[in-house]
Amino acid sequence: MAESSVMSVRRLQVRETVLDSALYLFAQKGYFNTSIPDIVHHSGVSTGSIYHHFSDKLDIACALYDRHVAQMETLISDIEQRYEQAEARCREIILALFSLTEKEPMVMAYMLHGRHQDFMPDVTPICSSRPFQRMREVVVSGMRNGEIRQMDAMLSSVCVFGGALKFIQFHLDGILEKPLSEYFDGLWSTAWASVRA
Amino acid sequence: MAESSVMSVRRLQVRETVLDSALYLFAQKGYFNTSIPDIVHHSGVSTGSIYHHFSDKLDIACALYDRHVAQMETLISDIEQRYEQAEARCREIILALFSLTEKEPMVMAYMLHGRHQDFMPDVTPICSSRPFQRMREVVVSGMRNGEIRQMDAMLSSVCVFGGALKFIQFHLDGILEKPLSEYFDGLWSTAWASVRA
DNA sequence: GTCTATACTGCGATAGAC
DNA sequence: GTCTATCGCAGTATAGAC
Repeated sequence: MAESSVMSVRRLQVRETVLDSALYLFAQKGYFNTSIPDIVHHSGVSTGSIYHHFSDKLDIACALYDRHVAQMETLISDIEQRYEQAEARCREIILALFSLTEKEPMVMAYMLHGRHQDFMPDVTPICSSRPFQRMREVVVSGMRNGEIRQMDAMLSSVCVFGGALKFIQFHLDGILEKPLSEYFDGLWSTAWASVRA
Repeated sequence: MAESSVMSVRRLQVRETVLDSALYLFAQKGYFNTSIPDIVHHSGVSTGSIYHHFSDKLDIACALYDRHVAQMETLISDIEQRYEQAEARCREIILALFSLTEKEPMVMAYMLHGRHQDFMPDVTPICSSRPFQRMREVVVSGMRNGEIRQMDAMLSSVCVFGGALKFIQFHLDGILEKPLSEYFDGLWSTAWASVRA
């Protein structure tokens, strides 16, 4: 029992090591410019071992995607538990995304920039993924309880979160002069003003 | 003279044929999933002929990029000539982009969705490209002449154009229920309200 | 489970006839 | 200028020892 638990911890550690390297390389050079030998070199894990833990290169990309979709969902769930009002929830989600972008830019680069459809056959576009669906649900619930004025659900979601996501993209592209966090106040006040009831 | 002019027309025709096929294939499957044989098959132009007109596969992607950057710049220039006020210019630019998206979705898919940095070594991110710079200049000039209230230039540009670009992305991803044009009125009125002086 | 060595495939690019 | 045939190689995935 103790042994098998140690084994599974090791097993997970190798997987995480490979995923961490894949995240770094995919975010920096893209999926297609990253070869298995690249991952071998960067992670220190051998080809054979990688193929023992993952069925193929695509499987690595999928596991990585799932890992960070889950990470973003957790982030949103935590905020939904801590805050009741849609206004606070939206604001804190944006702050959390900004913070994630500055602390782990590669996560956001892989999740937002990568065209997953090009290599993951049956993945939905990122904006249809669970975390983004839930962000829209937060906005819709704000419309139901009267915090946000009645309007098309897509439009209100874009008004609330679209600007923040664009700034994250700008930051990842390196075209912002100031750090991301300095844009928050102006961004949030105009975003919220455009939708509040 | 007549002959050389015919020749150069033919020369251009072959180039355009190849570029049209490349646009179709790159937009649909991405640059890396499109092989030279794919382009040969789709365009009906032979491998040898393609390599006679283009130095390599990357050169095709660059020519395609330049062609449509120029197309978008022309579109903006025309609008700047026809309209004086920043409000009208911004509105017409969005309408033109919507119209282009519905009439030539592959152009917008290639220009907005493709991660050109992954294969074009020294290209700037699309949002730093000339057409997008000029869109921001239109907004800045609106701030100077008092149509748009004073605020960070990046923020005002995102407020004006960010929502429209997000909706274009949604449309290309196929997650909108209604045709793109039906979102314009609601989108434009909230976008302009958020920046007008 | 992890390693090295290698088999196999498909692509980008070229050669050379016409 | 256009074509067919083919070279060379990079990269995925496997085989098989340890």
